[in-house]
Amino acid sequence: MVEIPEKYEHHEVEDKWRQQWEKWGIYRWDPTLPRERTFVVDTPPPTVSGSLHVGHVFSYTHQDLIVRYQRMTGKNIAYPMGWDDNGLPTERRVQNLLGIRCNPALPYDPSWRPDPEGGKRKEIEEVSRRNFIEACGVVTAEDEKAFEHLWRHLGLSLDWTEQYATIDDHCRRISQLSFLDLVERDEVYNIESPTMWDIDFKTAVAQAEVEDRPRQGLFFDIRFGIEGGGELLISTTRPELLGACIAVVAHPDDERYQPLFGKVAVTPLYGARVPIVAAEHADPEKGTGILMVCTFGDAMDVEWWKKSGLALKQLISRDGRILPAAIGEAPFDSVDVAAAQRAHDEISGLFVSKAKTRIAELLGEEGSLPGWDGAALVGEPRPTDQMVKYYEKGDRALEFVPTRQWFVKILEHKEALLAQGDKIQWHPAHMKTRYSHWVEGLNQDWCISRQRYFGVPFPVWYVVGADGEPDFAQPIYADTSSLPVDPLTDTPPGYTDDQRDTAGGFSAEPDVMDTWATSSLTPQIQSHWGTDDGRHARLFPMDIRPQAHDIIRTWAFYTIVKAWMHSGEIPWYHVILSGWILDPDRKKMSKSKGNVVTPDDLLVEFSSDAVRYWAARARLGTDTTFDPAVFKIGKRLSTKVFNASRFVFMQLEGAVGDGGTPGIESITEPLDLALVERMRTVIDQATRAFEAFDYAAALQVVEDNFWSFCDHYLELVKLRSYADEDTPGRRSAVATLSWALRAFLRLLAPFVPFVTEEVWSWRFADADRPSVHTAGWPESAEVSSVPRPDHDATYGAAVEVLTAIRGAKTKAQKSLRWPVAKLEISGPERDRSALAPVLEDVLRAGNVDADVVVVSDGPSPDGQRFAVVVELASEMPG
RNA sequence: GGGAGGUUAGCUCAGGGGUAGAGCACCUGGCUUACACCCAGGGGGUCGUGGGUUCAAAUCCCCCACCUCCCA
Repeated sequence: MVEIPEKYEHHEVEDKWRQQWEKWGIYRWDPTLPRERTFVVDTPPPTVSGSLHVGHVFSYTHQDLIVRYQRMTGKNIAYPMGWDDNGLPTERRVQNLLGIRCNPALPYDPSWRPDPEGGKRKEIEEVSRRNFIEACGVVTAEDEKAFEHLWRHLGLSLDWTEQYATIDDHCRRISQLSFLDLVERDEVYNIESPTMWDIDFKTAVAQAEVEDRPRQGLFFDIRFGIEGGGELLISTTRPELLGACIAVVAHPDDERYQPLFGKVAVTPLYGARVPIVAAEHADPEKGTGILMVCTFGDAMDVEWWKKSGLALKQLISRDGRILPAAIGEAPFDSVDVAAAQRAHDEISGLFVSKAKTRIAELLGEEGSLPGWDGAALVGEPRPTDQMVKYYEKGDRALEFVPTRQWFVKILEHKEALLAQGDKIQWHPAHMKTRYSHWVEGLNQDWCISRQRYFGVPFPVWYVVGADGEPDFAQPIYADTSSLPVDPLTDTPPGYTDDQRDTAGGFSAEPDVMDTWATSSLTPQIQSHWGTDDGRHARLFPMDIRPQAHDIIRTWAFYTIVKAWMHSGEIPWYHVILSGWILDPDRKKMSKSKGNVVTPDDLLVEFSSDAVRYWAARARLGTDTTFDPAVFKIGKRLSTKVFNASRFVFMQLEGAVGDGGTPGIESITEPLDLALVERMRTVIDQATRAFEAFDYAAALQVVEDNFWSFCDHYLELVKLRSYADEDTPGRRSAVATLSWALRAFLRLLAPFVPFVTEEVWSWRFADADRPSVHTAGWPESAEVSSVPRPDHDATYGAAVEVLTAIRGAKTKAQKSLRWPVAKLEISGPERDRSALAPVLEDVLRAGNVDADVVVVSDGPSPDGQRFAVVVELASEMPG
């Protein structure tokens, strides 16, 4: 038998069980069991290049609480771990860490190795695409280890034999399979179209990755000429796009401009002739009510241009500079070609902000409006607050640049996607509105191509025409049996590699997929969709998707899209939303704000159980202020579990006779029956809360009652269980202690898995139940043979009188052992009969002799059952 | 501008038509054969403002203010 230690040393204990759980393999998924007995988690794969902080600990603990409960109810748990490795954040991290940049033109250097100190160098080293990708692989593998170490430390009951990385061969295969399936279903297309473009990263970004940021801009009032006489005044924040102006628009109901519709305006400096037309999106209240449409100043321009049939005047390059333009040649016509060319040459090659300043100067000069007197610019530019679109990870405003990209059709499926959202249960329920609003507000198809390197390639080549140029209208798709493929090194079916990039041959798609194109498939990645039908059927749709509420529009949304497109199903039955950890100023923790708290020290100082307790206290979906005081409470709880268990086992030790520890059939004393009755309620409430994924409510009811068990029940039962002889009263006490502790340990196990496992191992573990975590969730049916107490109020009555006795001693500043000279208890008949059967226990606990007690009839005082008068002895005997 | 959530004790938060709750912090006691990482006790809030419904509102409804987030 294990010797019970005197002090709780959390470091040793937690370390021991971490290793033991791994040896036992108790967290493994059993692939032979049917779907109904299985509980499947779509674990969020963390972005490994991101900074590890307490927010991770917080949300991953939430999953683990639910998982541990489900496991104890007998479910076969599928709880794998994934790593989100690819994507722009990783490329950025690798670039900065190693001081390298990818230059796809360079040849592969097999001898090249990344310099771990490279980031400290001043000069940037250029490496080949393959070397760059390999460097990314090295860095992410290390990052994964850091996360894995933390997860193991925290005691997440993950099945470590089920791991994936979004860049590994399996995920490439599933991602490419998904793409080809969407091709088959006609849900993807590639097109050259104005796309939101980050000029620093030189990649397209999707609507979901864009955020509006408030920026101070300037309104420029600029005169335009009207052919046939007259002029008009437009306000714009983007005068540098004047050369890209294709039309002037006003609202159709705007009486000021109705007479001008159909006429032709002449732009200043450029002298371009552009139509004046009606357009719904022009706001008569804003500025002068008439505005110029450019290709492209904003999303409205793009939308309107697409419908207009007008020419495209692209003036912004992929790196954010003004492109040269040949004025006089289509589409750049002008009434004064020479002057227009002179003006444009002034800004050609400048970045947008410089060009804005320069063009404003030019507009301020006399004669800037061809054929009209004076300067085109009217007055001083006026400051304005505007919202500007940025890539969420970028620092410079996005531009709309026509580029060729792959898109998934989502705009035409809004209704179906809303219906899918309705089929899923969201926890908390109000989070569904975030999903619905996002779907309703969609205005672009999903752009899934990225001009990056470390990502999943498209399984696509293009036919190269006789002119040597790839024909993007003629994609060559990989055969599904050949996946995963890399078109840059693999050869398409029916071709030989010497035909690469030659006339009549083929050319590889150089772009890679958006990281969401892969992470939207985490359910299919786990279920081996398309490659293992039996496994897929056992795991899909999944039970829960735990995630944070800020990525409903990305991760949750895209996953719902894919599951619907591929199989017409929802990916999971429940979405469980965790809140965020806010800093003490109630701000979200983020690396850029520098308010991130790392978890490592906290785990060491307070223990994993304590940190888990902190996470478990937060309600679903609710943001929580970071407060280290809560760790202390968690630590205190696990210490209490340890000590209370020690006490109970000491009682069991003293009481074990020939028949071993008495079973529940020995529970006969009224106080013990009252405790069992209380436990029935606790178990039922905790179970109900967990079934609703409300672990915080479960914790509260369990914790409150555990503390009450320690402070009241243990005190009340102590002296009876200390008895020397093997009386029924003592047998009842010991049987109750044993069962109640078993129940509490199991109720607490999801929250504080280490200390409960430690204590369980002392006496309760056996060959059938080596671990508390597979011991079975407690049920009130376990004690169905134990009679109900005669009075509902028994437990409360006992606590009330004991509290009165203790209170009297404390007020008199005496020790709790101080003897009582006289005890008068007065209350109504009902309460007296509830108290009578447990009075003996109460008196023993309060150190009161039975012959000094007077119980009498009387009214209940305010908020109490009894009026209690305690008269203390004048001195401590002996 | 539209939407969601929140505002309860000094702090962190539960609760949700029927006498305001917990823990922490604070104060006062107590070495009590599980635990001083403990135990007992105490003070402390007109539940953001203003209306309304009701016998009764912290709780339901409306307005407003402030905070956080999402979307434009």
